[in-house]
Amino acid sequence: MAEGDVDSRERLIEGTRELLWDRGYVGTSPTAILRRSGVGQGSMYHHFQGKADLVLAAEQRSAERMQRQVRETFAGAGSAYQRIRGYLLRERDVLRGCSVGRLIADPEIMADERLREPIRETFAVLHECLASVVREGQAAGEFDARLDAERTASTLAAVIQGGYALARAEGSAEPFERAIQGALELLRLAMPAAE
Amino acid sequence: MAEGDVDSRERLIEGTRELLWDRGYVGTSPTAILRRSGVGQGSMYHHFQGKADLVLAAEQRSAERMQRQVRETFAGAGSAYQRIRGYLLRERDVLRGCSVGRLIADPEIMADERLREPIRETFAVLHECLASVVREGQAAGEFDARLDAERTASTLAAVIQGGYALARAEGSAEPFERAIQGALELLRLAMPAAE
DNA sequence: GTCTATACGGCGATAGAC
DNA sequence: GTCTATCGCCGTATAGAC
Repeated sequence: MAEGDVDSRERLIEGTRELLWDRGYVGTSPTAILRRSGVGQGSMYHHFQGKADLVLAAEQRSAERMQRQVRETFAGAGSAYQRIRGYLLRERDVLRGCSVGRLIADPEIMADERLREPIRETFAVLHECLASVVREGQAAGEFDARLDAERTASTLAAVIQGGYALARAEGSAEPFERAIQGALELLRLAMPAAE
Repeated sequence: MAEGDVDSRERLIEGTRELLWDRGYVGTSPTAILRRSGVGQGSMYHHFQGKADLVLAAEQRSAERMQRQVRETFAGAGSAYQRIRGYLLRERDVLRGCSVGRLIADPEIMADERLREPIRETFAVLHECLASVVREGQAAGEFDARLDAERTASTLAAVIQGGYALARAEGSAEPFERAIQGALELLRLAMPAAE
């Protein structure tokens, strides 16, 4: 690849990423991508085979970024509860929602195995990180041993994704914050030593 | 209105409802609506001003239906926990998701105050029902008094909406079931008498 | 009320010059 | 590598007959 390549390719991917995040697959047109990326049509069809191909690259970029963020958060220091709390309270653009989660509403993405894969993988990573930290917390006597780590992990991941939905429905970040705080309260009540 | 009216209008609304549910606003075209409803273009523009108008009617139908279901569930008999459990475990087409929640991903709907209103209202009703039943449960000594009912309600609503997302990401209902079961486990651990 | 015909714009892609 | 020109199709809406 020569010099100019990287710039155009890169800008196309980032532009697509943004548009997908806000408008999903069907709502994102090649024309809009070109406008936002500031490149011409020729560039796009040189670097990518078509819309689906470019979207896949953009998805992989979002997936990669979210997976890195997740792993970093859970690899950090602190008790199990502190790490969970850290992830739940991480700074977020609540009304915009999750750049990866947004995509699973789209039927065109759901219908294509390849386009669904980065999303599936990302949530698998999140689930594994959450389940691990819950198990650690149980081993350390921090969480009630009766909790099922897999289930708790799914609950926590769902609270985040669902929190975005509630926030958008109300046009305010408050429902999201309430959902997160509520989950943390429930979790604290499942900590035997915490009283 | 004369005889035939009701049928055409009705079929248009139901057809639109189904398509919105599966494909959202941008993914739903008038042409597709006509095909699914089995009525002609003339009918559609006779009964409705255009796409947005028809979509609004379909949204109101979905909203009304979900609100009724919610109120019925929470008006039923049983302890607070039992009613929450009943709602969370209600039969659902998990991979299809929520007919109302699906819409809040769509930027065109978010941008239009009128199109957003039925969604906002529906989640407000759900939230109020959930918060009420949590408060009742606390008054009855069923749930830990330290829980914040508003937060807990948001958490529970989020688990459902987010559960759909996780399920679709994995292409299986299991993550949804886990998330729901996990929420119920956490709730049970917040029941002092329940040991 | 419902139909068919028609309009205009934008989508997604291709062609071929430079 | 990137550009402009062009394509065929469909989305959304209107017109006007019946």
